[in-house]
Amino acid sequence: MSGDERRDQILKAAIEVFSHRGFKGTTTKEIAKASGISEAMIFRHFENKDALYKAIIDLKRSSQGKGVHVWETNQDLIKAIEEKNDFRVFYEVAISSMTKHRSDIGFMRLLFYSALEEHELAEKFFLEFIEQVYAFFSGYIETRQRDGAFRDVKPRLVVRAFLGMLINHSLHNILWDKKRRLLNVSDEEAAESFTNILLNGLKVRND
Amino acid sequence: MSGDERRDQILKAAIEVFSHRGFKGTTTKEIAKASGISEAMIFRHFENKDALYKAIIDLKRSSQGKGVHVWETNQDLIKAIEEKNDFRVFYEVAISSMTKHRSDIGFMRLLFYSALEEHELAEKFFLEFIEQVYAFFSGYIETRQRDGAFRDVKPRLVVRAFLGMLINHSLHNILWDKKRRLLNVSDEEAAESFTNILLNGLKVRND
DNA sequence: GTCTATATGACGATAGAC
DNA sequence: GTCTATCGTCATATAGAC
Repeated sequence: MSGDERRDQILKAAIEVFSHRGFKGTTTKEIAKASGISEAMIFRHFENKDALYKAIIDLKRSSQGKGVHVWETNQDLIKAIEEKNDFRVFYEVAISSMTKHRSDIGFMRLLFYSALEEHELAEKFFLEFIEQVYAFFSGYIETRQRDGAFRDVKPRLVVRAFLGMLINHSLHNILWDKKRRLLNVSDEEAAESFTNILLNGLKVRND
Repeated sequence: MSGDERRDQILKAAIEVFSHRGFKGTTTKEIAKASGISEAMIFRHFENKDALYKAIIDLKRSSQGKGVHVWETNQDLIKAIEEKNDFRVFYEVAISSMTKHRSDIGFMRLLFYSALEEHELAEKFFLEFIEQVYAFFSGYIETRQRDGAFRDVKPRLVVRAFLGMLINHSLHNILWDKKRRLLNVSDEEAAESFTNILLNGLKVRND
């Protein structure tokens, strides 16, 4: 196998192991086993364990680098923003977020670990990414507030509230309640409810 | 120092270290240093590292065992429930939750670690606790739905939405955004906004 | 109850053969 | 490019003196 192929293979296996055991909890032996090669091979491709970890972050950073955020690629969402279809805007963000979390559980776990372990690089990656989400989302909310369509609440507090619903839901599904004992609903149902709650609230009104 | 005193001292120091480095990342040497004693002393009080970790969970389980939930001790909340003062009910839960998270960051981190590390005991502890929160909260929501005051949404989805706002907010403050770069608000302001969003939503209506 | 010293094994990383 | 063998270090846990 060529150098680059092997490198990718190691990275892929490493994500899996790091995501389950954290940085310190992961041994190079385990990564070697998961990659189907000897331990020595890992140190031929990466200077040390830390460099391997950093390579994972770099890989993710470049593979989802600038210009590929949901609101730049999801056509339904772009259209919804233009049309100021509030339900559609929030619903699409919710579904995209849940789908992404579900399809990359390994990296999600790795990011959570990195936050706890206070791994500098991953922390930076996360803040950079989430800052862009806050900027995009609060921008839309401000626009709708100027339109007189949304109440006068601090936009970033609204973003925190909505993303909280989404992240918490994914955390339950990935981490805390994998068996869905507390609540068992489809992504679609959750996304729809969260959006309705955010936009219309819980109280019955005369409208 | 007596046996029990020393035991408590070790436990307290261990929470601190485990919460920052996780189970595997923590060395008994570190715990010994944080306790101001020799490593050997730890193994005189606890059979092994795992038993020490379990003792922490047991300590927390007994110190906040049945009968001391917010809705059983917070007089403002109890009164609000009786009076069906919705704003007050949600606001009190929000404030209590944030205050608790803020005052026990160490244990919050430890619980989060334990979920990632899939530590059986801590996982069970968390699910038991959160199940009671879901049961209490969805009960109140159902009552208000029967009153015709709340919309017809799955109560547990509402609980997930609201707790999501709270947990996510605490996670940012504890883990992801300690410098408050994304958003810097007081607990009171956050609790008020989250409650208003949940109850009234974001859209402007004629009322 | 407390310590120093140490046994035993695991872990990260390297050397060197093929 | 790949492996086996191994080195030095650190981690858990124990022995035994005071």
